[in-house]
Amino acid sequence: MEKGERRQQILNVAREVFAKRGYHAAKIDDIVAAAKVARGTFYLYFEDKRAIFEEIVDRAFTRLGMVITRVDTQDPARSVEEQVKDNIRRIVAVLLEDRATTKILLSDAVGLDPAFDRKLLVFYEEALKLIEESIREGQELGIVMPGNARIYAVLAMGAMKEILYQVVMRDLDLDEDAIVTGLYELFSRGFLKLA
Amino acid sequence: MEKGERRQQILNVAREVFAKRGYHAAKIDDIVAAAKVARGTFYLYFEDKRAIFEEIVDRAFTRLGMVITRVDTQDPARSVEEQVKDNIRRIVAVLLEDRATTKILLSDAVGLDPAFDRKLLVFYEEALKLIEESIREGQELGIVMPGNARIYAVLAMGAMKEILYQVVMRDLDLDEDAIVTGLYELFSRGFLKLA
DNA sequence: GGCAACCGTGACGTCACTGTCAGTACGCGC
DNA sequence: GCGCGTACTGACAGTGACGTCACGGTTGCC
Repeated sequence: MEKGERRQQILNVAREVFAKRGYHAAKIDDIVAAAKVARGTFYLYFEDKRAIFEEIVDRAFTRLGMVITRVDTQDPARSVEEQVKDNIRRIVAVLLEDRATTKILLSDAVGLDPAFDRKLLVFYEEALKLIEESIREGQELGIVMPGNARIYAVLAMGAMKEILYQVVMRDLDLDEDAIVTGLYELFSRGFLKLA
Repeated sequence: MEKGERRQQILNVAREVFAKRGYHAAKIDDIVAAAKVARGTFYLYFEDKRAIFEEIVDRAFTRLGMVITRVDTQDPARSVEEQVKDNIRRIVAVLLEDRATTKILLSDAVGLDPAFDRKLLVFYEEALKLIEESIREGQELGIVMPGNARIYAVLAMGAMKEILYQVVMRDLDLDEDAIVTGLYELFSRGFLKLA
């Protein structure tokens, strides 16, 4: 097998193994067994377990980062509502498309160790900044309620993370549209009719 | 030192050590060093690392479970709005009161291994059921928007988890009232003014 | 056929952490 | 001051996963 191909193959099976067992319970032996290669081969392509895990997470974050776009309130062609919905739709689609990786992001990568926690927080911080800025801009334009933009951003992200976490961990077969609709409804009108 | 006292002391320092280092990076030696006892002493009181960690998590879940109450839509003395707000307030208060434990719940206990994941999901399922039932009841009474109650419940819980996760992980000094208000606003009217 | 480049192998030494257990220290009743 | 119970100690052997490395097989070129 060619070099790049083998590397990709190991990466793919590692993703499955990590998703199935969790980071610590996944042994190098599990990965090489699943990939049908010898122990030594693994070390030809990756520094160690941590390195391959980081690569999986980094790739996932990169893919995710590419589908999150800034909301342009001036765009005459696309309403803000549509842009918000599209963002939600794209993020949900990417994460549901590859559930093994999503489980790794939302479960296995969490609380791994202080160094990895920092990595996660850096990514979430970038996402939060984007959301927060959009909210601030919207508040100035009067299309977003006044209130703590930072907190709104965190709550919105948390709602997204949790629904995807539940779907992936419980292996639910929730309709993608229902998820997107639910999120948009929550953001745009809440669910309580109380004051 | 008396038996119960020593046990509690080890439990307390273990909580700190787990919160600081994460489950796997926390070694028994770290715990006994922090508790200023010998290695053997630890094993007089706890089966192993897993057992003491589970006890910390179980206690936290029990405490949390005690502050979550059903919303009684018939209660003439307490409006639904007030009851919802009080629930949010109590949950936030309990989790911010002991940040080490909250970090353990929201970060270290996540993705530990499949067995522990199940334990977490069971607890969250109970909480979700309670929220979901309340939402359904509210929908029948017309005080909650129509829509997928299960999804609303998950989103609401996710928003709460995330804001507390961010506060604890980044050691933010966010105002407790701002958090409670933000959550209630999100639930009751969203933040977008769009359709 | 010989040789070189390449990819892959798996047995092996190492190491960090674990849980145990024979032994110490101390207090208390008699 | 002896005997006994209780709490604690820490050196030790066991374990399981890790990363290495000397070697084996295959392909293709001269």
